[in-house]
Amino acid sequence: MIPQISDAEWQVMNVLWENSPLTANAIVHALQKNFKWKDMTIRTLIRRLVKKGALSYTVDPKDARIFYYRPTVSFEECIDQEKESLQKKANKKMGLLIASFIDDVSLTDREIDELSKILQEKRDKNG
Amino acid sequence: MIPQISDAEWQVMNVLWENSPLTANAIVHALQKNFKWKDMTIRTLIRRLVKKGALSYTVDPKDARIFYYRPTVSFEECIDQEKESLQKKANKKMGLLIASFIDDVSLTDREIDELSKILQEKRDKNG
DNA sequence: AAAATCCTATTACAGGTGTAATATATAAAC
DNA sequence: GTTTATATATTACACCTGTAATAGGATTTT
Repeated sequence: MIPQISDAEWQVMNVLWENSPLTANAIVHALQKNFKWKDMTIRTLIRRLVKKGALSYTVDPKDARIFYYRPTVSFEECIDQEKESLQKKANKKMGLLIASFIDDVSLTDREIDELSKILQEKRDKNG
Repeated sequence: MIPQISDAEWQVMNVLWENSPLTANAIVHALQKNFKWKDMTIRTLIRRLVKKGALSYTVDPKDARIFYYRPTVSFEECIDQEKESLQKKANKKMGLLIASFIDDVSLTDREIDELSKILQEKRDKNG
């Protein structure tokens, strides 16, 4: 089962999905570019993610104090959970929601084409 | 500022967005069709929503114990918050996320047309 | 008017979250 | 080897959430 990942924890996961394994220190540095979180705050988030089973780590053979962290769950799996949670909220109004998503986000031409294709396929399946 | 609405509280809001004002009793009945929540649980959710300012109520002139609840915030405003929260999580990968949404949800032909149109407009705007 | 009923308000309680400070253990530097 | 620096672990703490039970007050029923 995919563990439940909180808002703040997501930011830690994002760093590691981009690049892993990383030490706690590296994660802290990466996050402090975008967030004003104290060092200890970020290390707490990391530890909680390990406890939840969303991260694993290996110990540096040269220095047993240093851990290398990596995700045990994929971005896709996790975003899927969020999607389901949002679906429960939106109830029947998913069309409206998706429209608002598209409207709101900037997309490249390539992404737009990709989405159009998916819609086209969906229409074919409907019919 | 739109208040933060929890998962369970969303279900209460959904009932009232469909039909309001309603008494606590009516809300309870509506929700118990879909959820196995105790009466008292639902009333707690209602009270918390009032406290947060997401619901307001008026007292029945015939019976001061009965309150009529109604939303003070719209579905659109609230779903917008959720959208932003999800965007923060998805980081740069919104295209992927939207694709997965579309893929996953059942949409009517009408909705598909609507979305295609929005995409088309977006492409035009992209230049 | 006493009892039963039915609302809302108060209280409960554990687990999750945001946000750290402090303690402890180990490695590095003298 | 003793001090110093640094990593992880423990502890903190208030607020949010899910999930109710109980208390208190008004009303309807007997």
